[in-house]
Amino acid sequence: MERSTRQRSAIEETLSKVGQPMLPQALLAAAQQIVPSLSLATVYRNLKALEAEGRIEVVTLPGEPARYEMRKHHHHHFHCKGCDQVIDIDACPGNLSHLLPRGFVLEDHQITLYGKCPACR
Amino acid sequence: MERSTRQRSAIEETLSKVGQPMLPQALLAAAQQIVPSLSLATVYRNLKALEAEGRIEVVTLPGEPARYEMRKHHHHHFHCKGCDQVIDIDACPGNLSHLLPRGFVLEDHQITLYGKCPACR
DNA sequence: TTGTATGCAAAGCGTTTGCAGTGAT
DNA sequence: ATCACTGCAAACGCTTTGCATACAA
Repeated sequence: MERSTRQRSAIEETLSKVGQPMLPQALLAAAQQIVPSLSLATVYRNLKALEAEGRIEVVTLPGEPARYEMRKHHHHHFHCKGCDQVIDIDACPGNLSHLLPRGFVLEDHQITLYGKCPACR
Repeated sequence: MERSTRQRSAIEETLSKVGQPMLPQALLAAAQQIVPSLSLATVYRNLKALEAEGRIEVVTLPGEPARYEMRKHHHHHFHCKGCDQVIDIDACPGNLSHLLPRGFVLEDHQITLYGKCPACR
């Protein structure tokens, strides 16, 4: 990605505004309010490029397609089993390297919490 | 699943013997050494049934298809960035409910550690 | 003007499903 | 003898890709 296009701006702007992990389909629908001609293929191409640039992050939940969000500080996710929404969790238990057997090097970790959000309880 | 078939036994036996999260394709190949006629559709159907019965567990890694393993005690996973292997981690930081904002109910959690295994360092 | 990025449609890939036939009970 | 399970192939949903066109530089 070397050129700045209306499509790409719309995608980034939408991701920033929503501030939550989005499915490509939902991102398409939202960004089409800015650029109606936007296509799903372009969404995927830009997501891939933005990810390669490290500007966005992929959030993967078991049994669901990947979601995308703008990269922020280190954080984790909560997945509501009721409404299927994914919410950012700005907390972290800290260094987990003590969980690893000797000889393994920890470089990163990902935590997903599951349960019910206030609305779904 | 109400009947015990050669196919299902082969699938369970293979999963037990390997003791690591397996891809459906790899499971098919391995289980075909016991029942050569085994088909991929049957592998998927049995994985789904075994999961519904709680006898196996799904391990999902970003960008990769789901892997399956026999259910053991509660544990987590380490994913080596070098060889792409997934290793079970028999440790757990414990209760993480303090990470959640008020009003949320924690029901489960999943931790994936990333890094290098001894062989890949 | 140049060539990257887009839109469309077709192709890919992993997974699911309809259907007729097989085999466990 | 039943009818759940299997194998096959078609269908599915998400993602990627080929190609001609549009548009940023």
